[in-house]
Amino acid sequence: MCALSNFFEKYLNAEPIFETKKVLQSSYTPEVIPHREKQMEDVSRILAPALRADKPSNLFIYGKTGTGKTITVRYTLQELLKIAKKRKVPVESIYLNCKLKKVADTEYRLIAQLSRELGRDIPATGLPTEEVYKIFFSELEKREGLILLILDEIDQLIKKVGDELLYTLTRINAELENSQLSLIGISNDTQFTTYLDSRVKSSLSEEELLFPPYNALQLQDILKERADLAFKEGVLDDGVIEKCAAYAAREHGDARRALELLRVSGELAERNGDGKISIKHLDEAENKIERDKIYDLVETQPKQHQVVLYSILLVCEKRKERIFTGEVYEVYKEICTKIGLRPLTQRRVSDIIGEFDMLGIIYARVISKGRYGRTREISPSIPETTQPKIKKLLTKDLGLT
DNA sequence: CGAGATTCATGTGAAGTATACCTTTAGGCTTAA
DNA sequence: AAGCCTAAAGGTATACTTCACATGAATCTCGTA
Repeated sequence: MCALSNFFEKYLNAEPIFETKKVLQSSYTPEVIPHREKQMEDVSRILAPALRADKPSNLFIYGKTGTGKTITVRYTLQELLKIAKKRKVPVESIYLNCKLKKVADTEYRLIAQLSRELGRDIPATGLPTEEVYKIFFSELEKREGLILLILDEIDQLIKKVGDELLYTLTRINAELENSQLSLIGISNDTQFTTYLDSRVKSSLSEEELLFPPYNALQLQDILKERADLAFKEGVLDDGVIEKCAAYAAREHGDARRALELLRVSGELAERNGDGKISIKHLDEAENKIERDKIYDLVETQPKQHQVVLYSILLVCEKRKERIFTGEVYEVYKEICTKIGLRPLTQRRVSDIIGEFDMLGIIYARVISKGRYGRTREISPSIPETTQPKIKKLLTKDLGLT
């Protein structure tokens, strides 16, 4: 028997760990959402007028990542739509995550995407934004009912394009005759509304809800709830859930992270044919998640950005100390010529470095070195251990020797 | 010695350019009457 | 004459470049104690 079929045999013989894995995936909407009863009640109270074909107040929701904002809204909405359908009340909803690059990170792209959700084909470029607004508008009008527009991670978008966009959206209602639009904004940044123009602020947050972080005990409940469904019986070692919850609680009570941790631990245990999930797997999973996230991010970056990042890593390795834009740019130019890429200007590279900072791959801060000018002080915020691997990945991706 | 002035290296904003793509329109060709 | 296709014209969004000015503390300068 060859090694490969041996492997498959072994895989099949190993005890499967998962019962239904999708329960742990982030797209899953559970039947019960523990410790969010209050918030669900609030959301439904605010949205309830929709069932009488009245326009609910605009709603603004804050809370750190993984505090159940998205899921609560989605669940409540799902229920509301069910009833609306039964009673034949014309209510529709559009959900859009504004963080997705190339989908909703400019005004044009946002409106275009929304129109697409309503079933119109909009080209990626070429149309006047005004025109796209008109299309969106006419689609809305065609609905002759209520539309609930959920904009997730709205802070990301507004930071980029400014708050006029929101003003326009809130004012659309005044123009609509047959339909009505309610906005539900979801933001991870609790400070977000302070950036907003007061007019926008008052019309967007007619109602506000704050989602507090989960504490360790609550996280445990959530994890147990899902683990029961997801795993076969008895595959979880004692203390795994507790440890998992503790990990996540340390990081501002991020439930999404906790669930991911549990899922990946399971996958690791299964792959190793261990048959049981132990604390050892948890640690492994934590590393793996972090790594995968960065890998993904780096891999999907445009070539120019990759070169910039590579240069940063290179310079950083050579000089352990503080590194500056100038040095990075020099190295960047060198690499560009080496791989036959036309280098971007320093102006642009400066912006790219800023983008990386936003993404959290690096840490960059503008400092003044007095007589010696003014620059950004850059350091990677990738764990030491994964840095070489990222470098290798980039080397390969860029076709460097 | 200390208050201003100077200086450096790059941040940053505004305006311009290249590219890729869109719609409209006018002309040219085909077709059918 | 009507219908259909094509290519040019005129327009837009986005990523990038160019230009010009802004920054801010270390360092320099120079008047004064």
